[in-house]
Amino acid sequence: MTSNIPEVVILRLPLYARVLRGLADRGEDVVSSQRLGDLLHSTPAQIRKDLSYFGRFGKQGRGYRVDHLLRELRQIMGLERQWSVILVGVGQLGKAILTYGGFAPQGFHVVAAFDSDQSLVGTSVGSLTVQASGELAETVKQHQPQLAIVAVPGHACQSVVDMVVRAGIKGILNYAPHQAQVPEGVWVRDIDPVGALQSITYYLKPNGS
Amino acid sequence: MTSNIPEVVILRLPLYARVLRGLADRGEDVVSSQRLGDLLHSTPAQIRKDLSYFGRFGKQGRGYRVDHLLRELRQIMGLERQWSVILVGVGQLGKAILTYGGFAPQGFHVVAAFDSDQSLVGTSVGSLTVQASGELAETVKQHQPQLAIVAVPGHACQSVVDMVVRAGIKGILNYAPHQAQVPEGVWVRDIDPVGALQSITYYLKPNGS
DNA sequence: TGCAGTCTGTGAAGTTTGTCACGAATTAGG
DNA sequence: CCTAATTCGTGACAAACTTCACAGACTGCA
Ligand SMILES: NC(=O)c1ccc[n+]([C@@H]2O[C@H](COP(=O)([O-])OP(=O)(O)OC[C@H]3O[C@@H](n4cnc5c(N)ncnc54)[C@H](O)[C@@H]3O)[C@@H](O)[C@H]2O)c1
Ligand SMILES: NC(=O)c1ccc[n+]([C@@H]2O[C@H](COP(=O)([O-])OP(=O)(O)OC[C@H]3O[C@@H](n4cnc5c(N)ncnc54)[C@H](O)[C@@H]3O)[C@@H](O)[C@H]2O)c1
Repeated sequence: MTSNIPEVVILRLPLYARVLRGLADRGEDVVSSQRLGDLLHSTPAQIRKDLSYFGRFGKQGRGYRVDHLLRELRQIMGLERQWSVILVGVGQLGKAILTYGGFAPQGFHVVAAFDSDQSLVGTSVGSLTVQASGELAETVKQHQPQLAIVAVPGHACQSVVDMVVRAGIKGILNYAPHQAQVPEGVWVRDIDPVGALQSITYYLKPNGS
Repeated sequence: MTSNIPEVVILRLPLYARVLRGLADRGEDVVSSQRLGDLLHSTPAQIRKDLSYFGRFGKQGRGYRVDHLLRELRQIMGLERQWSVILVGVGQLGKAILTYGGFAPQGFHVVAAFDSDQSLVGTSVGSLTVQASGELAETVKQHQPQLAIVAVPGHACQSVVDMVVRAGIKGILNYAPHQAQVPEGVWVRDIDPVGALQSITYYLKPNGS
């Protein structure tokens, strides 16, 4: 079954979920597509259309029940279960990721961390002990994590990606400034702050917008 | 002049530039749209069309001169000049950003860092001394930075964004998990690793793809 | 020089994505 | 109960984006 739901829609779902979480925190029960659109810099029609790919979650004349819609979205994104994540590259950024409290509440648990630097191996960061890259395959076999976060320098990115893919990982969050090549069936998302800034400066140039 | 170049195209330019940089590093002189397409998980036609929005940079029968195209792209994105950046929020992530060596080579210079935590103010991180948030407006007036990186907790994001916008900043790179509201003419790009993972898990669910 | 092979730039065609607008469900208030 | 005001879900339409396909430019070789 090759889904015909546009990928752009899938990319918006986490945003919807995040805003709904905010509304829930502020104790709001019900939200209209109009209101959501305002909060998301989107349009009511866009939001209703996106949601309609997955079912009918709202009520005419009223809107969407915040907690209900949030639960549905989490279900759709596969977040009703816990996901195990490994981290490769425990440098500055890797350490920030390991101590970051934002993953666990969403069901993402970093279960192991790897680095090729022998002086880091064996040290503790957060609640984990850094392991040698060589142990990766074995550890993956044990824990069966589904996701990997790659935070190594650009030149090491491809070999690390190859390694985690060989170990059976199917989803990769890549912080390195390198466009990794992966086989069919493996999903990669890149985090690229420099690129993000560069796409802003285009518009800030005197004759930009 | 309201440009009619699609924003998706602008978002791809940094990617093109990054891959070209890689090719230049490996000493490659010329590259075809075919080859670029392979490296970028894109198509030759897409790349030629994208570039054609800005001019004619290639040569039939040969391809694009790597260094020439890279220079042109940097020119287009407004990277022929230096950009000054301020950072707000010097926590775990903020510190990683301050010591990160990836911004400067692309022309982005972090010129000041701010935090509301008095115990951080006055301490040194990298080559900067952390300043109190209250000094932000004054410092912006002096240095005239064009960009801000926001790395504060989600609940503080909107007020920080309001503050930097009031100070005259027109481009914001936001790491906080919050969809900030900004006035017309201000550009925001969000970095959202959790959202990126969530959009992967959609496809990894048993019935995902 | 001529010819086969390569590769760009670009209109036109095709596909995907976003917006519109309206029927139907729901609510609130007389 | 009836009416006015909301707001969803959705097919039809429009806009945006991607792919196609080919003329024309360039290379290398005999
Ligand atoms: N620091 C930031 O704010 C930041 C922001 C965005 C992107 N990045 C990117 O994230 C990556 C990491 O950045 P950083 O600042 O943490 O760099 P860093 O040099 O501090 O850390 C990199 C770590 O990766 C390890 N490593 C290198 N090769 C490896 C391999 N083959 N296997 C396992 N581990 C290996 C190194 O030993 C080191 O500990 C870089 O690609 C950088 O461009 C960093
Ligand atoms: N650490 C990560 O790997 C990571 C990854 C992605 C996103 N984030 C996000 O980045 C942000 C920062 O993360 P962190 O791990 O560095 O958190 P942190 O708590 O270590 O740092 C936050 C800093 O912001 C400061 N701050 C709070 N309110 C402020 C205000 N009004 N003005 C100025 N400074 C203020 C705090 O004093 C603190 O120093 C968070 O929103 C987090 O969700 C972090």
